[in-house]
Amino acid sequence: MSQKPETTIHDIAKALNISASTVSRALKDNPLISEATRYKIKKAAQEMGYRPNILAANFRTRRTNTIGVIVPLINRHFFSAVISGIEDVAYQQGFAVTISQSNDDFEKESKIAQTLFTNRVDGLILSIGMNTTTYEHLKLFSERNIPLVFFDRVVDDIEAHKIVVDDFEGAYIATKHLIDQGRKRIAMIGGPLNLKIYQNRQEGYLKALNDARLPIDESAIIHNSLTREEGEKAVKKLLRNKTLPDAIFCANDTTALSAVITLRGKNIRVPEDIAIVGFSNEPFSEVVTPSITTIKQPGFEMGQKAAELIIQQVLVKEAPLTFETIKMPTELIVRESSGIKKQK
Amino acid sequence: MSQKPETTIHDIAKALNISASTVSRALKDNPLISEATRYKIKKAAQEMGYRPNILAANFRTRRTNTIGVIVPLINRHFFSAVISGIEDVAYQQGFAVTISQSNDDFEKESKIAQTLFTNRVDGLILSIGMNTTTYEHLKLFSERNIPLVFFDRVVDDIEAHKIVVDDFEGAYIATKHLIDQGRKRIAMIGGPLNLKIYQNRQEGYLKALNDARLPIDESAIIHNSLTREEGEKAVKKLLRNKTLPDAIFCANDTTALSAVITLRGKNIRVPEDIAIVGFSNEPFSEVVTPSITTIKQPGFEMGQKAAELIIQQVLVKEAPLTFETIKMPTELIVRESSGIKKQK
DNA sequence: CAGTAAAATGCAATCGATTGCATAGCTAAG
DNA sequence: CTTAGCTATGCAATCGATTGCATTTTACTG
Repeated sequence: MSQKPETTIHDIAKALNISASTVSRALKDNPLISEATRYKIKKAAQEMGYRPNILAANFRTRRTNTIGVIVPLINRHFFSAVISGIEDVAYQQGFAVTISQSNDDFEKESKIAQTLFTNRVDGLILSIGMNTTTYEHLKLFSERNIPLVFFDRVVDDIEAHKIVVDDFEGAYIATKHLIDQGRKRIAMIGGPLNLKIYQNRQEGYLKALNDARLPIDESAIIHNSLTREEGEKAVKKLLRNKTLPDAIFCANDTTALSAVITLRGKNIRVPEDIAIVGFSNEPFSEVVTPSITTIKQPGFEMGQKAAELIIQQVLVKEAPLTFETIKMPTELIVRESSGIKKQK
Repeated sequence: MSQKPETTIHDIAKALNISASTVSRALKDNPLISEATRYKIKKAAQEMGYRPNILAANFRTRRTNTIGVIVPLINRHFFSAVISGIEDVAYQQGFAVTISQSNDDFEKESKIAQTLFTNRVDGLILSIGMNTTTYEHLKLFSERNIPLVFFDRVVDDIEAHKIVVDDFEGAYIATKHLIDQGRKRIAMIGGPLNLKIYQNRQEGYLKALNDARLPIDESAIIHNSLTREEGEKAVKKLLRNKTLPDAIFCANDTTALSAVITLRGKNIRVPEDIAIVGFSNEPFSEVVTPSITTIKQPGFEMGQKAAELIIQQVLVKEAPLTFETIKMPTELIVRESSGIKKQK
């Protein structure tokens, strides 16, 4: 309960009979200060239990050494891997990280952006929500020159560094894998096309079909918000088509899981009757029966990269001349759900 | 690129020919200010694009309106549910939330605590790591009267509000459920006993056995860190015992999953030969085959409660006279992994 | 209308670190 | 022994909002 009064640089200055500016400089290893006094000051600071008042420093320097992160859901393995990557780099560089989740809700995303802005984060790393189609809330940042880095779900219209996985390629190899397994009627359950990543996944899918000279059946392509419920609806809809698919490429693992469970409920065998491929390598896809073939995304590395880019911008204080879009490689993980087709 | 100069309360004051203090008070709805001037001031602030400089306010008030949260892993459904609950309440009350994960690493936990302390969070909500046995890093907070709220993995020796689930009861009903299914040799895979929650779960387990007058077999009780790998080892060890268990109570779902998979690999039927019950209701336990019976913990509500308690303390600025330990109810979710025993 | 209480506003110090500029002390060249 | 030229240190303003106390204005009573 005893509130010890905090030691300030002025206390140290007084104790050593020098000026506060010298103390401040010494503690920050400013080369102007001689080795001797620096040592003296650091020792005194130590002894007096000095702790810098970050609030004062932040105020004075107009910086918070904090990076804001907005993700749709921290509860997704991919996103939490990215967050870990961000933290990894940020902590090493002395930055704190504030994480918030938008729950794919545009209102909440806006509010969070507001809050982070008001709290003066030095930079913002984000992956936009499924329903985000306007970007007013991000103008706050660009207007004030606060660096922005997008990852995964990026925005084309805003100039910023972007870190994405090669969704096109991922979808392509996933679909090609199904084709290689002898599948001919490959359906797709994709995400909303306002998000670039889902556009790219769709294009990868279409390209693979084209390259294999397989016909494209518009009725076998469904777009929704990729939840468990929507996934179930989509699968049921596909099953009502006149020609049944013999494989489904799902734009995320949640939907793939939905498909596996829904088909199981209908006694349709996976992969014998219908093969399934997902996207993202969520942990559950490994343990469900049948385990789900999927595309692995290097989340941790993406987070690291994002943190590096944003910190670089924060430190330079200048908008970079050119903005990069970094494409990270994907990897196909083959599991049970995409085995060879069998005739009944 | 244009860096508009920020409007300050002094600018507003000058524009309206009044004093900055009045402006400050008006903007904070201080009742000392008359309705008329308050309106005038707010209007001017709006028009001039005034945005409060939180850094200055924080500095002056020595508060950050930020709550720190440390969890072992954000990637666990339970923890991310808690976080969502915390955010829910905190945002409504105008607090920001800074989330960090310790990865169950004591060093990292310490460092994070340091960082949060240095960054002057107004309060700290945390669930300690598996290997945390000393609490020096938390003294920082108690010494300075910074409120602390523990949840789930709490520390007995520190006085603070604590939010836990009724682990004893949860384990009791889980074990009793197995007994009700006709199981007689119920093994347990528990967590490290330096954590109260695992003590309690063990006690619930033991009590249930006792109440049913079942013998307790020390060799059928294993403690480890509850990871996938450790779980596998533990199960294999149990299988080497002279008398095989006919059920395993696992202190978390990860271990239960491990058990299901390991047993499957050995062609031991779940639940026919060995029944499994987990703890926490992780999403995967619903989708794995067989789906896992488990204990549901009200994570979101726990988070809400934790946020309420911490904010209350932050606002009151006084250590409460008594500290509560709030026990949240658990719920048994019966799934396939704990069905009736069958003879071969 | 004086007088006093209450309401509204202003003054000015303050929080603690940072930093541009000034200056003291010292070295070494002339 | 000067003095230019460093190096090391100090001065003092500054960042913008908050707040205890003083002061002015308003409202009301007798």
